[in-house]
Amino acid sequence: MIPMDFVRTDSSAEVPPFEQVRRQLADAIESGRLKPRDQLPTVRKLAADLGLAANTVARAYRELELVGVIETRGRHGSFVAGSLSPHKAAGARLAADVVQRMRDLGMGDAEMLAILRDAVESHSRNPHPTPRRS
Amino acid sequence: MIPMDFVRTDSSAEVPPFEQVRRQLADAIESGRLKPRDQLPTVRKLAADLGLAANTVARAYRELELVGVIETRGRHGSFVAGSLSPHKAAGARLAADVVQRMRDLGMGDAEMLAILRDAVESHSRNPHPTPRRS
DNA sequence: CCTAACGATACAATCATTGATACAATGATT
DNA sequence: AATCATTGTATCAATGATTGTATCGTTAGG
Repeated sequence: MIPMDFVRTDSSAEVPPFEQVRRQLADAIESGRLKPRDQLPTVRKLAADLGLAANTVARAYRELELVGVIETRGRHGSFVAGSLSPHKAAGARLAADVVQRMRDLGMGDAEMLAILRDAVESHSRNPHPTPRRS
Repeated sequence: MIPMDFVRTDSSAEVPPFEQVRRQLADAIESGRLKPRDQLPTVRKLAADLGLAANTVARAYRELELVGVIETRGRHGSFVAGSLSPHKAAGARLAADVVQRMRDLGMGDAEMLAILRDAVESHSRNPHPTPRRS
């Protein structure tokens, strides 16, 4: 989850808090500080961080979604809309590649996922267990 | 039968019980606490010992088997696998490789997993080499 | 007053996990 | 051979958690 350390609200300001949140998020997305597919914190979490009610953040989200700047995918949360950033696109290509090859090996989805998850886990446990990559 | 005295579940923990079991077994195997050809308790027995449903332990076993860490020999029970089958080993290499590269891109574990999961899903939706099941 | 915004609460939808039950497979036993 | 027992597996409803949303009373400013 991306820290929303750039979102601040000032209750004594001219514009109301929900508008402050909306604007700062919009700016962050516009400026690239937040990239497409990035996941936003839940309305409750961001609200808690800012000392606001969930409803206030929710309104900011809703307005952003109406404009199409963010997307809400039900249970899964809210995400920055748009196409993938080059960064993630590169990752996605790598991922698609390995999935293709594993599928060529005759693996099913569940098997792939299990192996991939295991790889991620063990890789983070010890930094270079299989560094042999010519 | 080897006593699974090192497996404990905490229903109030972050990760769900089946994942706790899976992880503890995986750790025990990786650390040598459990050795190849060691027989695991039946899903029902371990479940009873832990106060869980058989299904919960079964899920842990199933995921471990997908990765190739354990083997189930039908009627005889489940055993710690020796070396990975060439099939699984190939998959593991591919997986370790892609994880390495994605990590080189500066990705965190959570981001990797999300992208990989997405790749598996979207790949299975597309009309790529569909598993010929004639 | 009246309007806009807030905050607490309740809500509908969705999803993962669990646990009960039934099942297929397979080896043992009679 | 026939039967039984025991393995892991599949299915499915119930539960609980968590998402954004809607409602409603309260409050501050004009």
